Amino acid sequence: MNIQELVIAEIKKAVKKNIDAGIFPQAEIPAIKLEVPPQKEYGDFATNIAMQSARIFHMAPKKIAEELIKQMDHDYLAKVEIAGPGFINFYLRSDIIYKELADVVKKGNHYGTLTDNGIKVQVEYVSANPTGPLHVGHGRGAAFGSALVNLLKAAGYQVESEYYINDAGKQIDNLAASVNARYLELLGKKADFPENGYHGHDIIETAQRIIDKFGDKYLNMADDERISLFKEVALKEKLAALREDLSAFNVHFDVWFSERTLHPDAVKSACEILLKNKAMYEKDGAKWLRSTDYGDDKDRVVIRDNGVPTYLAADIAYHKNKYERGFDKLINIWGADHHGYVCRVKAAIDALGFDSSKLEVLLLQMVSLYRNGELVKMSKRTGQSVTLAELIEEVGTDAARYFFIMRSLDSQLDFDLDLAKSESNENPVYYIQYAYARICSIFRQLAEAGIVYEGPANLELLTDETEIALIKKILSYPDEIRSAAKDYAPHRIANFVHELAADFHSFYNKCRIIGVDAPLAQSRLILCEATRNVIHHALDILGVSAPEKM
RNA sequence: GGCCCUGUAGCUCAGUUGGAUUAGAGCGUUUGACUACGAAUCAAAAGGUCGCAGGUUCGAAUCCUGCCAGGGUCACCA
Repeated sequence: MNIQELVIAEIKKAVKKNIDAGIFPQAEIPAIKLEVPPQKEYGDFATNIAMQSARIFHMAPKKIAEELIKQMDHDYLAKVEIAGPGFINFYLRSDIIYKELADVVKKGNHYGTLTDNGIKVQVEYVSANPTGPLHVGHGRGAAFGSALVNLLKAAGYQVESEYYINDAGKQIDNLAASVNARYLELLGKKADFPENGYHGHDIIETAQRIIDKFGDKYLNMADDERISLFKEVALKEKLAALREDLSAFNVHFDVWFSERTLHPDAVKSACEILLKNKAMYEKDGAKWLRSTDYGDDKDRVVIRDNGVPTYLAADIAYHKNKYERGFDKLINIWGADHHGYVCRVKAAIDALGFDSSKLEVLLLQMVSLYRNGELVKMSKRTGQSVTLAELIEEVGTDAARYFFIMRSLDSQLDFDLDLAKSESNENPVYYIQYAYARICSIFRQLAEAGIVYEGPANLELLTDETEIALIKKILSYPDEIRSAAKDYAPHRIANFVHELAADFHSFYNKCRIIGVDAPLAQSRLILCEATRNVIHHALDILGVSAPEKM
């Protein structure tokens, strides 16, 4: 139990004692939360519980606060006082933070990783169609998703990441037809390019590679036979390219789930359940999901009048499969352009008899690229868009990931390419990495000079305001992990580690490490060590590298 | 028109679910700091009617209602 938990337990006890003594009326109070006050004069942490329960108890907040403090055992604190309209401020004994700092260093690179909470979560993200290269929008999903997976793991969840491969259906047929058309064109034949075909240059490259390898071997084959052969070739190639792009972007999946495995059995059995539950009906030769029963604008076709299942059919079967795997929580990360889709999928889940509230769909807003202050135009239709691979090439994985993650999902993201690739003080990524490299440099110099500090450190020598601020920042890290994970908000870790780096730079500029008295130097080195571990831990969550030299 | 997201400093954005006479970062602007551990740094200044108008209460950038502006989306496409 850490000190905050102890205080909360004490407050709860005090509430109960007051109720038993008849001072407070019999009533439930809201959950007790501790927060860090905006100014250090208001203590190390504080609670507003007296104000929150004022309405419930029909008592003045200050009176409630007084009675609470009377019943609390707080010898382990330096001071407890009532302030403002009814805040209770707690002041730590100065030696507490030093003890906690010593614990931080003892935990080494595990500090920030919380104990297993037994909750099984699946995160499905990217899941882009394997019909072409990933573009920057996918990049945001990939960076966010992988950071979320890392964050949840750090917070003690059991996490499995998954990529859903849309390797069945019309878009794959289009892919095959597009490759076929390019193949014929390259061999000097006339070919009608499919109406909804993929115009990207990568399709031509795929066709060219086939020719490089096999020449005109397939030219005299029947069209449909050739197309179905090219389908497999193209799919394999696109998937390999996806994996490669993602891997270069520090994104890895535990499971690659193929849509094909759902056809036809899983789709059929899901439909049977829906029919049995009267959530599906036939009209105009098609089978419809009664999604309006669950708040959708209209019912949705699951099986077309020609008997071919829609995309929704596969998705229903897919989510059924996910639920059957026994996760406590399912997270889908989708582009905001799919938001209308959420309702019908949840409708299907409920209609199948599962609990749709277990599914959390996180929608990410659009990404716009800016170069020289101007919007970089993108068009998916003509294949003229900036790919993820090009972005990585231009600004690097670290900067790209950090820029994608540092904003909340709900905000449309303006990605400033010039800022991301500037190797200067303008760039927040380098600011953080620089702090890390600086610390490494200190230890490197000590090692080179053969300096060893002996004897136990006296951390109470760390009394400068920059030292205290840095220590407190480090100590707040586990709470930051906990709350960011609870809210699926990895961008808070990005902000946190930037603030941590700032606290370190301030400390570094004010306090010398090498060259001061040995006990003080040793204490400061321990502070450096703790800072280094936390920066590394946080950057690992973001999927950004921690270079020892820059 | 329905639904979703956004509107906070010149620009890009935080603001941990309603808290503290002073709403925070970064960039940009201005002024200082390297004969000592990495100046990719630090210290400080200027910069705000939190889109507008009501409402809820001890207390609102945060919750409710109505407007205004920008973006997204409304398929037997995926």
